[in-house]
Amino acid sequence: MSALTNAIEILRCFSSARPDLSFADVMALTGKPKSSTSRLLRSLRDCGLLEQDPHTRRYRPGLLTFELGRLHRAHDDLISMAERELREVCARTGHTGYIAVLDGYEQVVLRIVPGSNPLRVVNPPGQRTPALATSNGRAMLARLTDEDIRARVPATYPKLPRNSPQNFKQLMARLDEIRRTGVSEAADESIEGVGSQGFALKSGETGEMIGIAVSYSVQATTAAERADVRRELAAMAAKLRRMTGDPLDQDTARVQTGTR
Amino acid sequence: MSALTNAIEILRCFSSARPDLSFADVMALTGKPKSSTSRLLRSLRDCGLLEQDPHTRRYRPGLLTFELGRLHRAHDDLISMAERELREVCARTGHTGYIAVLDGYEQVVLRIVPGSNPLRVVNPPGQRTPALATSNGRAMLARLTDEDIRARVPATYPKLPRNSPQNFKQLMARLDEIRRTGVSEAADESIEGVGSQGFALKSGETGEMIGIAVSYSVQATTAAERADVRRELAAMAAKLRRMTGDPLDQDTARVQTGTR
DNA sequence: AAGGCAGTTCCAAATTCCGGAACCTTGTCC
DNA sequence: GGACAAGGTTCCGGAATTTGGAACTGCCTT
Repeated sequence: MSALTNAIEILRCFSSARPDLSFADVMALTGKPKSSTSRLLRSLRDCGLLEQDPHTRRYRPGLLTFELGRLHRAHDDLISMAERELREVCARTGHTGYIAVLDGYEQVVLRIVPGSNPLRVVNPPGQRTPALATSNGRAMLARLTDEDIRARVPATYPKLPRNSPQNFKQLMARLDEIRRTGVSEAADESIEGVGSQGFALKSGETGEMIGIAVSYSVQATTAAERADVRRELAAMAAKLRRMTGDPLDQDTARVQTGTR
Repeated sequence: MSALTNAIEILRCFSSARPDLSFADVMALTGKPKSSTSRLLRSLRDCGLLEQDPHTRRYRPGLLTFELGRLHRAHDDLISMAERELREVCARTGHTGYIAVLDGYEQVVLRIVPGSNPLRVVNPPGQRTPALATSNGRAMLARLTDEDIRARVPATYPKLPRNSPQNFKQLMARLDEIRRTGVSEAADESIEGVGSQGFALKSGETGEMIGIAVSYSVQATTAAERADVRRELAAMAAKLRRMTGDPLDQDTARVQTGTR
């Protein structure tokens, strides 16, 4: 096992759950003897990969990781990062993927990932739709405060497709459901026979939010397939949220009663 | 020279000016033989510290640096406290705020608070600049001992913008002025037409130091506005120093003649 | 076909790393 | 104050990794 491998093993001990570690923590987590841990921690600290709190003596990722991390992100902004993940999911499931942003009470499609299944693409990039009537649109709305939502929805509630929420109360009920379950689903709304599932992704850095959805024909898919999509989306959401530092928990905590 | 040292040497080749590097770039920058470079790059890639673009084959900082970078001082009291205050000042004045730390004779931007005034942000987080040429950088240096400063500044004094101190003596004169007046100001240094005012904040608990600055367009602000910024900053500094137990007086008391 | 570019693999010598044990430091308890 | 424990560092010989020159492999270009 090389010195670099050991160094990485230490670095990988840090996580959002454990953003800083004591000497003893590192020893316990890596299972290495004291002398090795001591030497390695010192090296990592000296080279800037770790920092040590002068008071508590605990270690945390260093300035160098911060600088390098910023450079990594430069190549991978929120949208292209999400698009890459979405492509994989669409390739696996055969369905069509969407990435959109919120603008007022509408959403605008930014990217589309055509699936292999024969389903005509009806929402090209630039397409504007009421966010109230799509899975990812509602997922984005669900992350706003109730106050903010009220301000966005027009005074006279818009006329929406049959299966969409028909008034403000119905809308809030659906958003609460999304907040509770973390799942946003749509079927037979904007387009007859088309369903979708989506979620909202927010960058911890810039605060920008995008909505990601996978869309399919309701008739041509089985319940099992749709459950599979749900699993795929959940995994993608988890991965992307880790990558972008999505501040998911702080968002709605104070506003809603349920915990999410 | 240890394997880790060599690895770090490679990682330090990356910067905002050079966010990705080819094999040849790394070889040229480190001066190491081909075989060593090849082995090391592969190790770094395999462990996640670097990524390789599958198409161009160029290297860039990897996902691991991104994840660790997010953890860097993620819940640092000093910084988040300062950021909160800075946000208020920036909201009131409309100017852009920066929080940075000192690393050698350079500073690294940690946080930025965009102002409402139209001034393009040219120093994103992670940006590295000579601390000698910024208001908050010099404010931080001013709180070190003369001995420490001398050790940090390179033997051959770096070439700095026109309005920055051009040699060690000029630098010390400016630092003494900061120590005397408690005010650090910059104008037309790193960026033409941009001025800033800053101060250094030190935690009495951990001893860590950060530099806080407010930046504005020199042309688009009046002297009165800048005086207002000075008052805002003085108030913020006083408040933060009380909150963090900044041991301001002990710092330089022994070193300098004036009391501040 | 030859040549240059980009990078990998091989190998023996040399350096570094590993980990047990002894040794410091600091804070704590009686 | 003295003893003790926890937390951490230093030492050292044997073991393992690293090193860099040279040869090798693809892959373009001329």
